[in-house]
Amino acid sequence: MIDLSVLRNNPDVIATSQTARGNDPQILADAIAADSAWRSAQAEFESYRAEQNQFNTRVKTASKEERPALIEQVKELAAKVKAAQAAASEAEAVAKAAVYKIENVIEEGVPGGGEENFVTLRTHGEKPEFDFTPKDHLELGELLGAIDMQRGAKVSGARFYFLRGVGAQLELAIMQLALNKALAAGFIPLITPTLVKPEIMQGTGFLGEHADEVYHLPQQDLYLTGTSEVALAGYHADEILDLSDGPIRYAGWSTCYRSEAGSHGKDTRGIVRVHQFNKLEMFVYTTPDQATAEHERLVAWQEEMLKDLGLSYRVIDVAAGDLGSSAARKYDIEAWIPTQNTYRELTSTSNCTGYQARRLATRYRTESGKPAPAATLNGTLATTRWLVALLEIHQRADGSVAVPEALRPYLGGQAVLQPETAGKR
RNA sequence: GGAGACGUGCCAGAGCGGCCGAAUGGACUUCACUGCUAAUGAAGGGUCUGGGUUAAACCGGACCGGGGGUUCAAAUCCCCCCGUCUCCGCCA
Repeated sequence: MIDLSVLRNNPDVIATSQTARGNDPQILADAIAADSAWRSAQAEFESYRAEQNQFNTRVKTASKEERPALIEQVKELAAKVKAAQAAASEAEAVAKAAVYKIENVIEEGVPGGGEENFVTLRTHGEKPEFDFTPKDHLELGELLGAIDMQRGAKVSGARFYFLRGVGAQLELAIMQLALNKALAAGFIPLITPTLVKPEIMQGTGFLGEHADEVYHLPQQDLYLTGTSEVALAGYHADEILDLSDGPIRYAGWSTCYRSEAGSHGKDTRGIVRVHQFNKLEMFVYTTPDQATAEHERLVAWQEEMLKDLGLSYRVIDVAAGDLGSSAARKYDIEAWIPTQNTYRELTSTSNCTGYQARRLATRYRTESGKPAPAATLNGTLATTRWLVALLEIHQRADGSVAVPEALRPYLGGQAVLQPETAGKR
């Protein structure tokens, strides 16, 4: 949710941002109108209520004889209060709904335009030249006995898979490496619930435009989270945090569920786009003035991970039109996938400024002691998809895969993953 | 799954339908006292929000798990939901 005082006093700031995002100007106009209608309805209710409160003190101090007459008089006022209150809360609901449609004000410097208008901030690593025809991650995964899509489909359907043997080990290795990095940087590890209540899903903004990508259990009215960000953002809802010792950083591990509605036919091969995967997510609560610097730190930690795994990548500054509604700015890191001859997103980090925290009522105390909305940031530190880049880029002609040094301690020291004989699989 | 109890401010814990934004402890902040700490004494605090002011002062409204209802008036009465705890049963 955007800052209402900005909406009221400085709507131009919002208008500029909305334009950069390519959003309908009517959204802002509607919100302003609904907000002012709510405020006047609220003022009307409050003045009636004030009158009634005064009357009530007279009633309670009145003598037994006077009382019935006074009560008779105030009845009409009570009815007005009730009606005004109903009108005010109706107006509030309308205003809230209108205001929620406004997306976060983008940070200065965010490139304009849509998905294709991102700016590449930097690249790292070589695109490998193979003197053999490189195999894709699934072919490699099958040779290694690491990825089993057929049985995934048999058990759960399309876009499900089993990670087996070194595949399972490899995922856990990446997660552990990431977790250890996070711990070293002062993150608190958190294993989060993956089923959440509607109000949390709603509050974190995931039931907006992308509601159809979310799994829902109607019988229990619970939602399966597509990222631990949901639980991490809800974790401190309705709380006042102590940020005087610096940011509070969580490393949330969870399985993530995505229905991938609307992506039929895209990335159908392998584990690039699946319904279920694991992710270690960084989530930070900090003060608004620290948020931009923290965002840079998050992307730096992500880059460190990719470097450790020997991946080639580029860091992109996502264009305004391609930002999520909560993000003021977003950096994606995309790794080079040899067989696709392109970069694919492995991480994403967003600075949500006070947008998420405002709706979830997560605040901190400013130096003057006043509570103010905290800033929240999130970023990927490892996911199952990383296996795709890892397998492909470190493959060798015989189908074996070199293990980057940083991962070896988590794989019992193995330096090379060797193909299994077909019969065993 | 069955039975019951409870949810009040930072914490503990009172609360008769109006005198309750809420007793009393503790913690906290400030001041006093003491050579310092401790102890003691005094004072002060919540959150959201409208108006007002340069800023205050000041004047309103809302908030006692959440949502409805009864009433002139609800922390207090009624209903629903959520959560916690205890006992019994069952399962891992």
